[in-house]
Amino acid sequence: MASLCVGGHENRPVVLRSVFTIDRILGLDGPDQRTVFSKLFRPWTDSDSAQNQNRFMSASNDNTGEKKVSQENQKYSKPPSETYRRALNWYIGRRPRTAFSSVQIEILENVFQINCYPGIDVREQLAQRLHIDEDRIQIWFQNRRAKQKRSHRESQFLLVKKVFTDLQERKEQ
Amino acid sequence: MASLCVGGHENRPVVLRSVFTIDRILGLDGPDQRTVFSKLFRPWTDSDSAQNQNRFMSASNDNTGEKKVSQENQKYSKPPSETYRRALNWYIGRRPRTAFSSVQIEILENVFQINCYPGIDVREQLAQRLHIDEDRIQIWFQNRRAKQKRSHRESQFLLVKKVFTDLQERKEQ
DNA sequence: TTGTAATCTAATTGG
DNA sequence: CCAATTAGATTACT
Repeated sequence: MASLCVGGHENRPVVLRSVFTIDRILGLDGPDQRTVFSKLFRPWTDSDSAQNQNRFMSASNDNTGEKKVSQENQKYSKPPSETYRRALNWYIGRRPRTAFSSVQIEILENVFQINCYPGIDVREQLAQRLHIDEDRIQIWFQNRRAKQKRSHRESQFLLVKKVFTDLQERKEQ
Repeated sequence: MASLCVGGHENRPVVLRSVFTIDRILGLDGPDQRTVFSKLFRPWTDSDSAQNQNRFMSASNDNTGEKKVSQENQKYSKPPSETYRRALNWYIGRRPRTAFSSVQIEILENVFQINCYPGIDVREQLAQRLHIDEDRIQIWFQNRRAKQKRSHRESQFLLVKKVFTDLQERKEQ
């Protein structure tokens, strides 16, 4: 048992570098320790404050002492401090996933068809109507736009690919 | 072209305000004719692969509604019928399950011990080394982290339970 | 049946 | 706001 991810809280893990084939895990020994961060605002962690009436599940948002993960080993492409922040985030907690009802989704979708960049006023109205925080609605639209964009990109790709293969087939004949 | 977002780029869709109120949309019961074909990117379904039984789908791959509903229903009612599930699965198309070799798994596990959040570079290297798509590697780590979390949660639960029963036993004596 | 690869999407973070 | 990513929940395959 026990969280294999815990590399070691204090200092860099005493890794047996020669053992792991992947070329010592890519020279990840950037010990770049970073310091602590400002406190994050997470009202849903302390006290209840659950104004998410439609959160049927969220079986357990435990965050109970989720460990600090292998922080020093990240060697991320860009942000050095990200892992620490993430580790910290696990302690502090993450907003429990909201589960929208199908009715709510339907309405959101309908609005999305008409305007996928609803202003604050529309969002506020929706929030009131659907009993969802305006925050969540904004996030929903954000994610929805991302989804749409993704789909569009992918269909474009398929189209190009199809044209290409069609051409190739014609050649073979 | 293609963009379904009406009134998008201006921050304020001024003109539409009066026409498309939320009430209006709520009562929107028309044919709805939504044109968001959810083009999921499934390159393994087209092409002349052996398992292209899912060739006919083309239209209405819109699972966004269906899926959500079924998820909700499961909380309160019996799971959808087997036939329904099968039918759904038939045309949804899903990447064939990848089977990793034991060697691949071993290496992945080793890396996971050291860093369970490998950045893009590490993943890319792994992909190259193990001859697996980087995508699959990312998914693997995702699932691996979920597994770890799950097991941690379970052990915590058992611990609490044990303490509880111990207390109870002591009382009974 | 179990374990886990795959999927979908809400939430987070940084830019 | 977007882009990339993670977590959480679930589906489905071996």
